[in-house]
Amino acid sequence: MDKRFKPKEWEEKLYKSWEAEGLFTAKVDKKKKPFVIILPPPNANGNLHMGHAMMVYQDIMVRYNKLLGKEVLYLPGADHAGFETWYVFEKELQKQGKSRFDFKREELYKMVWEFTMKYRGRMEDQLRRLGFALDWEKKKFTLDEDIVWIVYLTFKKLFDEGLVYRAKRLINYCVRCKTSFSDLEVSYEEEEGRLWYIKYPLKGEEGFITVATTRPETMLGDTAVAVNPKDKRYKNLIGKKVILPLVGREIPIIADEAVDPEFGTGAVKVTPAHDETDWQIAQRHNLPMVQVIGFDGRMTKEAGKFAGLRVKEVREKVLEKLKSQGFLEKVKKHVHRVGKCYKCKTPIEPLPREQWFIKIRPLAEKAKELVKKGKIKIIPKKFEKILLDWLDRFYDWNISRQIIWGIRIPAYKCQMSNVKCQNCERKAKSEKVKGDGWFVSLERPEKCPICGECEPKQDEDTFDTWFSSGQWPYATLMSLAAKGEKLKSLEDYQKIEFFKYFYPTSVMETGYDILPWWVARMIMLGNFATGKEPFKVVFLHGLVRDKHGQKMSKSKGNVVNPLDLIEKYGADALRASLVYNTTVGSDVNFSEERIIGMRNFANKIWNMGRFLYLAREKASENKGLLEKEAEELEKEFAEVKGKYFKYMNSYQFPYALELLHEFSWHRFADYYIEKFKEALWQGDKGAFEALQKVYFEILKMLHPFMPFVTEAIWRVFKGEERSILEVSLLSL
RNA sequence: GGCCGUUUAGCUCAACUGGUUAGAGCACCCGGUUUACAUCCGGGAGGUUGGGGGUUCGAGUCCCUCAGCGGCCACCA
Repeated sequence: MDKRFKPKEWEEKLYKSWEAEGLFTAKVDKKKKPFVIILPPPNANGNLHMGHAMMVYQDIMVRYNKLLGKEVLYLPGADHAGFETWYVFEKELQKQGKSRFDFKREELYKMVWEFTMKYRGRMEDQLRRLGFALDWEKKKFTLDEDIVWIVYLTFKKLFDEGLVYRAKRLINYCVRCKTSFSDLEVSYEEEEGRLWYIKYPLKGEEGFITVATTRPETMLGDTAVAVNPKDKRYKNLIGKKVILPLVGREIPIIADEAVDPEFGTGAVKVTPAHDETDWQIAQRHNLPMVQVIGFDGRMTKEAGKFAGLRVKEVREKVLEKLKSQGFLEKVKKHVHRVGKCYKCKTPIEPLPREQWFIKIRPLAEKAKELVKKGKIKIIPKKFEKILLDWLDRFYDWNISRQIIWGIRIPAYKCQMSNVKCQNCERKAKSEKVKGDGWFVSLERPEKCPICGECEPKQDEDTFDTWFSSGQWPYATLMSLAAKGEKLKSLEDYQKIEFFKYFYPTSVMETGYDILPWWVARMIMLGNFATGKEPFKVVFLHGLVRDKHGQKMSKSKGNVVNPLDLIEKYGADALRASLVYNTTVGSDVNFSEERIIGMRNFANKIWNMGRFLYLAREKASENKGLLEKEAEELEKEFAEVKGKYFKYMNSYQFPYALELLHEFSWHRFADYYIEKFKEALWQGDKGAFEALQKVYFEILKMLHPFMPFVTEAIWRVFKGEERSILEVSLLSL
C-alpha cells in the first residue's frame, strides 16, 4: 500500500468497475424495498459547477440505502433547458455574425440539437467524476420521444379537464430575447427613476387633472384616468372626460379601489395594454385597449407619429413635447422596482398576447394539502413554510415560449374558425365553427376534427422548460416502464409493475433556489398526472459561496471549478468538504482549507488501513493481551453506530460525517490504535481482529460520504473483485 | 412594506427538543515522532455567544425589543 491515498490512481478505475459490475443497475425486486432518487437533470449542454457537486447528498442517500440492502434506483438524465440553451446558442450564432432569422425553424432546431448533443456526454462524464452511483443504462433526456409523448399526454389531460386554457393576457415579454416568460422569470431590480407629473386637460371646461407616472411614453396608449372612489379631491371629476395630450383622444375619469390616494397625485393614467394593474382596472371598467408598444420593442401604428421609435427614444420625445406644450407639471426622483429579463436584464414589457396558461389554483391547493398532511416531508423544515407561501401565491402559469428549442405545443387551430386571426386581423372563411377553434392533439391530425375540411395549423410556440421538467419524476419512470413504447393514457403507464414499484420516488434532493420553479411544479403536475405525490421527501441543500460568503460569479472571479478540485484533492475530499461542518439547507462557504482538511481525512482513513494491513502479517495467535480494551472499544463503537443510524435516518448527514470523523480519527486512531500498537507488534491476533472489525465497519459507514477511499481499501483487503457495495450495513 | 434566515474564538462553522467547565477545523504558540500517516502525534493560548430587557432552579438555545448582515417576495402607477 502507498504511504498516501492517491485518488487519481483509484477513482476512474473504481468507477468503471462499479459500472461494469452492474452495481448501479436497478431492477424490480419485490423481496427488497425500493429506494429511488431521480437526479435533477442538469442542462445537457452545461458544465459541472459547484452547485452540481452539492447534489452529493443524493449519492450519500443512494449509497447508504444500498448498504441497507434496498433496491436502489438513482436515475440520471439531462434537460434540454429550452430558453437557457437557446440563449447560449444565439450568442454563438451572433459570434458567427448570424441570427436566428437567417434560418428556417427546422434548420435551427437541428442546429441547436447538434449544439446540445455535442456537450451532453461531457456533463455525464463530469457527474461520474463526482462518484455518483447513477444507473446510466436508464438515462433519459427531456426530448426523448417517449418523454415528449408523456408531456403531451399531460398537456392533453390538463386541457381536457379545463386546467389549461388559451387567453389573451398581459404577458411578460422580453423584446430582446423575443419571448414571453412566466412571472418567476422576471427579476426585479431597484432603480432610481423619475416620477413625471403630467396634466390632462378636462374636456369642455377649464382645468385639468394631474397624473404621476414613471413611464410617460405609455400615455399614448392611455384609455382612462383613475382615482380612488373615496378620494374627496376628485369626487366631482368622476365620470367626466379629459383630452389626452399629444394624442387628442377623449378618455374618461373613472373610480377604482386599486388607486392609492397617497401616491403621486392620487390620479393614475390607465394603460391597459402595458401595465398589469391597469389591465385589471380595464377589465373591471370595460375599457378599450390600445397597444402602443410592439413585440419588437418599437412603437406601433397606434402611437401615431411616434410609430417605429424605440421605447427609450420615444420617452424623450414625448417628454419634450409635453414640456413644450405645457403639459409637464413637474418631475421628482423616484426609486422603484423595474422588472427585468432574468437572463439579459432588458426591462420586461408587459404586452398583450394570446398564450397557453395553466390554471394553477386547483393544482396548488392539492399540492398544499399533500405538504400539510405530511404526504410530502420537507427537509429542513424551514422550507415548508416557504413552499406553502409560494403555493399560496401562484397564479396562472404562462407556458408558451416563442423560441423553437423545446417541445412544440401540440395544439392546433382550425383554419375555419370564426375567430379573427391574431396576426392579420382578417376573419377566417367560415362561420360554422364555434369556439376559438383551438384543439389539442397528440399527433398531427390529418383532418381537422372541428370543421373536417381545413388543414389545422400547429401553434408555433414551445413549452416553458419547467413544464416538462415539472413532470420529470413520473415521465422518466413511465417511459422506462413502457420501455419506450407510447401508451394511450397516463393511466396505462401506471399499471406497469416497474412504475408501481419505483413510484412515488423516495427523495427529491435539490437546491432551495429552485423550490418554486421546480419542486412546487413537480408536486402540482405529478399529483395531477398520477394522483400521487411524486416523492415522499424533499431534501433541500444550500448554495455554494466563496470563503467569505459571497456569491460565486465570473465577474467577481471567485468561481471555483469542482473538476479542478477533484484533480487536486480527489472526489472524496470535495464531497466531504461540502458536508462536513455545515448545516443542512444552509449555504456553504467553500474554501480551499475545507477541502484540504477532508483530503487529510481521506488520507488518515487510508493510513489506518495501511497500518492494519501491515499488522495483519504479524498477527499470529490470540494472546488475549487487550481483552478489556477490546471490549471497551466495542462498547464505544456500539454507541457511535447507534448515533450514526439515528443521524442518517433523520437526514442529518453532516452530523453523521462529523461523528465518523471524530470517532475514527481521534478515538479509533489516536487512542485505540496507539494503545494496541504494542500488542500488535507482539502478534496478538485477538487485538488485531478487534481493531480490524471496527475498522471495516467504519469503512462501510463512511462509504456514502467518501466512496473511493473506502472502496479502495476494501479491495486491498478483500481482493480486487470485491466491492464494499456488496455488503450490508445491517449485517454488521 | 411583508416574510424567512443570520449574528458564537482571528477566520469558517457546530452545539438535536433549554441541563456539567460553549465545541471543531484552519491559523497561532510550545513540545514530540528511526518502522500507518508531517496530509502525523501530545499539549497550550484564545469567547461577557451583536446590544438591552424578560421567563426559568438553570438561557447560545424560549419570549420581547433594538441594531447589523443576507435572501425571498409585493400592482404604490
